[in-house]
Amino acid sequence: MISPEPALFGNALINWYRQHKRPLPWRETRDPYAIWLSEVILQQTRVNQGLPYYQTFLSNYPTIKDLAQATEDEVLRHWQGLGYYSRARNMHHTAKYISFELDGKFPGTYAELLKLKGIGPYTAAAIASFAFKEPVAVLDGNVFRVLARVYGLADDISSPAGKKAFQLLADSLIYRAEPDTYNQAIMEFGAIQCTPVMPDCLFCPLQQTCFAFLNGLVAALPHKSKAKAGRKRYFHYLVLQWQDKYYLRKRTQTDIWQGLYDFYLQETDSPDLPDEILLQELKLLAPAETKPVIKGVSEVYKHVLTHQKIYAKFYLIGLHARLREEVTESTGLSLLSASEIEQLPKAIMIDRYLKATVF
DNA sequence: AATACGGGGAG
DNA sequence: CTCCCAGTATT
Repeated sequence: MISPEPALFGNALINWYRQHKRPLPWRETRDPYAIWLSEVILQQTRVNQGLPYYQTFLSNYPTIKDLAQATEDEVLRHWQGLGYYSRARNMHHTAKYISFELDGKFPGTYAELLKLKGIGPYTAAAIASFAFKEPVAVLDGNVFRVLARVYGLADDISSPAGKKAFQLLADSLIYRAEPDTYNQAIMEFGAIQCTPVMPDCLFCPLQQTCFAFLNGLVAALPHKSKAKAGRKRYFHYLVLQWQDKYYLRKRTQTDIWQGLYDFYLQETDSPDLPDEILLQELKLLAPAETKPVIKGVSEVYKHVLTHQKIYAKFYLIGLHARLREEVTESTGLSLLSASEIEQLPKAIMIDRYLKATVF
């Protein structure tokens, strides 16, 4: 028999939860759309970071149909700064799918939810249990940690095999009488009590049944293999300016910031862009009649992502005439005013540059 | 089974 | 600096 016993474990968590839970808006609703939104926002994102986005998003799109009818640019603009932008694109896609293909009927079971784009095992279990009280166990970063410590499960949580072992344990522990409260409780417990560093073991209700505490392994669990270091990338942005307008383009390739807007980009393997490359690019882009003038080069903007470090320089280029149509056609560049640019979704680094230099 | 995908906050 | 966060999709 596993220890602590499932019923005891669930009771302890729920009891703790009733006393310590934070007041969070998505806990006050049974609307699957609102719950879905909160869960997607909270993927790999701390509550404090996601909270304002939840409020703004919900007031802009009160129902799933409002979201379905919005443009992708507008949806991404509201997501700007949250990161992992495929979450917003997938959510928009699925909102349209539910609204127009499923006639607005929100799927009501774990199995059906799991089929939707952007909804994986965690989010399917969260929506199914919170909105529909289906007894399915959520498994997120908090749950991994709590289970690893309390039950002494040493499998690597970053490997698929390890995840499977944890899912098996989590499923065996689901509190069937109140799966929604139980799921909330175990995650909240991980977020507040059983934290990654400096967990509050001294005042923990599970102290005397916790494997990690009893064996001095709290800091060692959960076991997680280290992610490999990211690569460095060097971006050279040609910020083409004509009068008070700028040329931007939408990032459509499979890369970072897909769906967001930035400038004409030249990427190199080393920090510097050789002058002859710059001049050659400029010649192709902005022929002589546009009289391109390099008005300034920015400092190096450093931007850190999970798997890469971006080092970006912005070359502000003044033009005396607009680009040729064949150039804008082939590059995807559009000439936009400041107020139009403001409305577009952009990566934080681009926004930083615009605010510091151009606007 | 590995890797890519953001950005921010804590220690 | 390092860690990691209410994960998912793609390769």
